Amino acid sequence: MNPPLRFGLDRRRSSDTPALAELVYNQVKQALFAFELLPGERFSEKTVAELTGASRTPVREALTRLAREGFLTVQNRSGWRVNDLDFSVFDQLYEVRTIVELASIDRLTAQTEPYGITELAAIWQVPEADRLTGGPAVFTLDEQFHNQLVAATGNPELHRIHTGVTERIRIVRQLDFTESHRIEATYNEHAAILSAITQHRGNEAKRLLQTHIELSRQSVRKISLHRLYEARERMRERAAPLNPVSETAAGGIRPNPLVTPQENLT
Amino acid sequence: MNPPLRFGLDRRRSSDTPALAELVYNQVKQALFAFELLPGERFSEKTVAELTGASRTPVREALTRLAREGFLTVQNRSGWRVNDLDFSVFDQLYEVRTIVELASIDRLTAQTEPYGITELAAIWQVPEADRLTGGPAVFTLDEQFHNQLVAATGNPELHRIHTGVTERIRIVRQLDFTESHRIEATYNEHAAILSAITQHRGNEAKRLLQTHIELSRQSVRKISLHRLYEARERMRERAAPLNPVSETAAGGIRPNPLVTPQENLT
DNA sequence: TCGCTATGTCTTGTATACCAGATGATATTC
DNA sequence: GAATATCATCTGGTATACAAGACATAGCGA
Repeated sequence: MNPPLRFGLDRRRSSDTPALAELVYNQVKQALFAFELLPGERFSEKTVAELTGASRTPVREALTRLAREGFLTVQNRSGWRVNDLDFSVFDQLYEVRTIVELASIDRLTAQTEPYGITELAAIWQVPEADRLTGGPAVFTLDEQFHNQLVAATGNPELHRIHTGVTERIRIVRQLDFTESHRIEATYNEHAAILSAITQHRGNEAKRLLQTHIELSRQSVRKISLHRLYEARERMRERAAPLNPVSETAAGGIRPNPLVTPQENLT
Repeated sequence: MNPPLRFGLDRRRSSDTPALAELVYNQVKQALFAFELLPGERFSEKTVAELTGASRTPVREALTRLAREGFLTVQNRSGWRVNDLDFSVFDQLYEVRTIVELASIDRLTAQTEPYGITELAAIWQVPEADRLTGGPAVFTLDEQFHNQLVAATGNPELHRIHTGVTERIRIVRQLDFTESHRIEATYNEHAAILSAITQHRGNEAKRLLQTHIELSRQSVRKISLHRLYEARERMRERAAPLNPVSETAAGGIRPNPLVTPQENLT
């Protein structure tokens, strides 16, 4: 009889649990990454409140935060909307990421023994047989790898900014680890970068890292567009028989496009 | 009979005015920059609500945002606190700033005619007689100068990050423009940087910019500590006659230090 | 005088009430 | 039948009510 709970909170009301707003924040963010909330989708605070069991106050705090981080937009008095996937923004974020990580390499190679690098080597410089193959697992390791490069600079503010960028691009970047040859490439490139770092060949490390990020960016873009195209086709097929006239006069433009229009689909 | 209004809002309830939370946010932030809210000071949401005339809801939203930006801290159920001035954090932010602006120079000098650079030249490359001398005015121009360097890259996300850093360091950076020789130095160094950029001498521009930021950082640190020492002395003098026994047993440590302890005061 | 306890007050965190603007369906007019 | 006016409904923005933890202090006992 209740509405279908896509995510429920089920929270014990014992004392010092983390703030409810924080739980809702994480719930909604996970839903975004899992595409349970689709780009372009509109929803209300009331909906999220009912789905999570919280009241509008903490929900609102969570949504406001997600909006400030670029995931959502609040429309005057007419609801919230999941932001479109905008590849021009992702390109900007990949550039920021490159800038930060290259600067980190500069600082790492100046240190005699950069913090945490040996641990990274133990993960990435392994025989092929010992490599992980699961996409989500490698994706997590990949984020940790790049995260550690920045953390090792010992500059928490730089790290904080990098973390923010990582979260922004996660929604598309995770798709890069659904193809096995991309996982292989990640292993190879990470291993090479670590070699260059431990041997204090800073310029080579930077060159390798820049190429690594750029290749990943291009791959992610390609895969994302492919997946979104598929998803759109599925939606079209499903929607068509039920709603044959729902195509607007604008020639098949969906009311909620999954991606913002792109000129060149490199 | 009312409490003294340090800042009042006086808001017309006409339609599409900006959100009340945003107004409160700006009010409080200005109060922080003006040292009307001192580092270490504690206050409650109720106080701010009464001072601004808003209710707790938008106040809370504003304070939460300021906390996320690093200005405030909320203590469990016992009020808000203005964060201490932590020079180790400022050093980190100055380093982030340097990284971002150097990367911007790289991108600027690759362009044939970087956007907005001629406008900057018209401001900074002027005869000494035409230079502004007012501290606040030059401070504003200084922020605009560095801001424009990043904006000209055409990367809004990079720009957004730089803006955030600028706001974080503003509270101490503004003090750099209270000394005339620092204003002179700013004019000279900005002019030189612009020359190097327009002549596409990227490496020289970067070297000049890095030195410029580093000198500013050191100066700001020196001036800030000096000012805070003065302020603390004033507080001590004023507090002493009224509250002679308020010094705790810890040997004169103030309960709310204006700065976190620093080992080396370079 | 010192230490401890109980209690009352103040604080945030959360839930709810209220309001005005936005929206979309429906009635109306030409 | 098409364009337009109307109105009921839904939305976020704001104010307020309520709950429970934190903290200071007064009181009490020794």
